[in-house]
Amino acid sequence: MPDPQTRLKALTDRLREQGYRLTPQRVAVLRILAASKGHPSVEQIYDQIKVQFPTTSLATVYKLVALLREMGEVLQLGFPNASNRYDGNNPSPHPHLICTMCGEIRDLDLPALSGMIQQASQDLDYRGVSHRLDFYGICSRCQVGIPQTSPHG
Amino acid sequence: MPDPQTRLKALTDRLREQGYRLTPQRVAVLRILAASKGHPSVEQIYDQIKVQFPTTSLATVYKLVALLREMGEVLQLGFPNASNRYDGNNPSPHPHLICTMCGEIRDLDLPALSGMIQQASQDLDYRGVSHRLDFYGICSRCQVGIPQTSPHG
DNA sequence: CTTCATGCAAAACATTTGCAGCTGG
DNA sequence: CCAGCTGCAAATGTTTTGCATGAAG
Repeated sequence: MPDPQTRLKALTDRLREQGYRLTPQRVAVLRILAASKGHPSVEQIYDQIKVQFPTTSLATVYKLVALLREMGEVLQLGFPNASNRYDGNNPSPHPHLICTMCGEIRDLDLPALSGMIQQASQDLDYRGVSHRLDFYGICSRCQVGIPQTSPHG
Repeated sequence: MPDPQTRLKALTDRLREQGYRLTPQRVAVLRILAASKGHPSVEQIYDQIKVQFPTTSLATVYKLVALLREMGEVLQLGFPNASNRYDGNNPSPHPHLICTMCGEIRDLDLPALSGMIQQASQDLDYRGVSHRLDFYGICSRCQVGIPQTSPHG
């Protein structure tokens, strides 16, 4: 995981290079994406931004994360009955560990497994192969009954 | 993949055992789930059923697949910007290969990979660990430009 | 200045729910 | 019979879109 300042600079530079404008709202979103170790939803980003820029709208945040995803700068994790979550630090597919009680999403480092998945991707006769691997379960905090902050169906 | 007749009997027996009623609509849904090699959506099941039972409603199909999922008899594959897809033949998690052009979903048999995923699941300090592994790409038919039947964002 | 971004509200879409009436066992 | 199922319509929740206003470069 890169240093938040470095990552923020990379993101702003990338937008400028491509001719996109750097509004205060956009910088605020980028700052949150670069700094967050977790995988925030648009709603969570929006809630953080409202502190500094109370008039910011949800649609603006949605539009920026969609743009960043098209540019390959964020990884979007979509879920059927919950909000999308975004990884602004590592846009390439990697395994995640998801708590079905509190909704926390952690990165998992499983080099052997990742290598095997890369191999399988190459062996397929499909073009432009990507993948997604999620583990689901109840995290240790939720097992002992510590109150949850963000429940997740 | 079991014989469709055998699977249909297993499903009807299971519902009866648990005290659920076997209406004509339900049998029609079960028949489609047991016979389909693919992974139909509720909408696709509904379209097939309307031929025999034109008054059947979408809600009824939704309610039955939800029940079957709770009973552990079907595997639900949810997608953020598309309909859920259902596997009525193999309810345990297994890798899938999804064409991003035509939306076809195929089962993948990767024993070594599955074994490694089982091991990883056990090593986690999470409880009740499950997983999901999807590969995405463009299938060989779509690569040569054969017209698609069910596009899928 | 000119183009692009913002923000509001409405639309889009899959899925769920409430409820009156029907029907399987 | 009557608990549980059906089907309609309305509600839900997230994401997208249209458009007039505003600001970046």
